[in-house]
Amino acid sequence: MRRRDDGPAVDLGTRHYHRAMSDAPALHEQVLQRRANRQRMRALGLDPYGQRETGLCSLAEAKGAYDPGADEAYQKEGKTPGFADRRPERAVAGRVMLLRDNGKLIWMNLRDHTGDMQVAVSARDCASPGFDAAKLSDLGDIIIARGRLMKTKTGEITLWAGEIRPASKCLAPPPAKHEGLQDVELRYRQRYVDMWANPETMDVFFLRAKLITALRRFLDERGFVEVDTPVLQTLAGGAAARPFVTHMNALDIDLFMRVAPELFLKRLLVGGMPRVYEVARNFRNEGVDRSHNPEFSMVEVYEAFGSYDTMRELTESLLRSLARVVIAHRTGREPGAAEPLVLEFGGHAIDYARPFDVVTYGALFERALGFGLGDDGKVREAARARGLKTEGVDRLLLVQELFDEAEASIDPARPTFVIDYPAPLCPLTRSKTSDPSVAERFELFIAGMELANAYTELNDPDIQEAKFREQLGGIKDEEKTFRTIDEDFLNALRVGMPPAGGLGVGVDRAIMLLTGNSSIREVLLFPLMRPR
RNA sequence: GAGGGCGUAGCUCAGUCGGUAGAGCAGCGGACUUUUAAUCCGCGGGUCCGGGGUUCGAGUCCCCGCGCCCUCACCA
Repeated sequence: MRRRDDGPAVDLGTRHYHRAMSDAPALHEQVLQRRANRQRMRALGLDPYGQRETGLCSLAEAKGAYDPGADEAYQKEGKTPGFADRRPERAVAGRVMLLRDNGKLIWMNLRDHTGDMQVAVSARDCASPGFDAAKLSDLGDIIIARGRLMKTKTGEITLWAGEIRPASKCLAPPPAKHEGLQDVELRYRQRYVDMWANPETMDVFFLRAKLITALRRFLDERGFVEVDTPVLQTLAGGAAARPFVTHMNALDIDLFMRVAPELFLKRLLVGGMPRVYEVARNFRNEGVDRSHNPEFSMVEVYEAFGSYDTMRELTESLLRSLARVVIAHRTGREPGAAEPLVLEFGGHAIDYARPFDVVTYGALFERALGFGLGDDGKVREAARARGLKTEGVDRLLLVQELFDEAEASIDPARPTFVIDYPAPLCPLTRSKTSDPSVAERFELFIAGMELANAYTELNDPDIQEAKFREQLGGIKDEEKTFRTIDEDFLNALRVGMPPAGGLGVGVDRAIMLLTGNSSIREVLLFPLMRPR
């Protein structure tokens, strides 16, 4: 039988180490040392991996429990016979971040998800074998400390340990204690190290969780029902994106992972749900960059008898309420009703309290390009000047190309709704009754990012079918494998879908904006990394 | 997909003109019961991302590859 300490090489945390493990029998000296310390703990009867504990409190709670009066009384009369020590006692657990061994008095700084706290372990006051456990602790170990709260002579709240127990050995040498883990690649690949070594990483994900909770609460309060629709689909519809394909053995069929929940959510309106939403993980088999990950989250919202106008109000209110959550998280207090809600992103101070800008597609185009999108001659001239092919190309397709410049002209610091797209560019959107050339659609741009997209949904099955077929006509052969008409969806429309507003918001992008991170990887716990 | 940058000790980083591979922290041995990035004395630690080339000699120059980051194009 193999001794536990000769066990298989676990991944101990660095690329160099990982590589060394695979072809060298000898472990790195620092790891060997940690294993040796673990063995010494066992020899003393300590379990380096701990046990269930009850009654632990967080480091922040422990610090908050400090009682100056009780501490002062102890300083004055602690040595008097019969003195009753009333300094609060707490038990905490955390990772050892700093270790100062003064011989018979050991200082350590523990860290948990609420912060750091100093613990003192004195040979005189700590029950055996706690002092030895402290002696054998390495940076990165998780330990449990129980003791009374006091202040050192320099005024730092400290837990004076009466008891120390190991809770988990850290066999991997931890990152530098002050710099933290700086290597971006390692931070993403080993998020479990990044999170405790860099508290700001932990903060982003706690804030992300709060924002998603707030998003749900916002929609719930407005009467939207959260639903779950299939991720594995026999047809990948709802967005013009390349899907991931997989295979189901039992039925011997190919399945697609969803690129959007849209077509299922609309079926629910047909079924009679008045307001639905889904926080949907979507999968798109496309490129990766700082705002795209192959799997990403979107919230899609549908409101029977709504329109793109109701969706616009909803979007603006939603972002405003999320901005409040961020500010409350940062400042520890709710911002007042009239207060600006300024969050910084990419060097821009964006005020979410101020009403968002609204501009029509046509007006924005004209403002940026200097002529109207209906001016066929000028559109073609401008397109040619930019090296685009123009012969036989529909004017509006050229307009769409030129519109990039219009988008770029939007003030990045001002959240801006671009509304009323040319109808031919949005075949699946309902046109204005008063002007069939205009589609009731908006996109929201903030800091140059497209954050939301909404429509007054098309609910005439014959028009929908005609547009589906028209769209399908112009696609490349390779796309035909996954772009087929969802006949059942058309059937649902024939059953009758109420007029509705529909909205999609990129959740990860919203989190980026609201938390001030310019890379989607910073707001995804485990972004996709190429395997090494 | 195109262009640019980066990859050196466990971590954070230096490394000049091509000439014996460095620092701080971490680690090891020792001292120390109020430290605060503890301090003091002593010691060990390298596949310079991988492969090839040029050269008497390559961490450094050239080529190929891998990974990550940035910019641009496309998808949200």
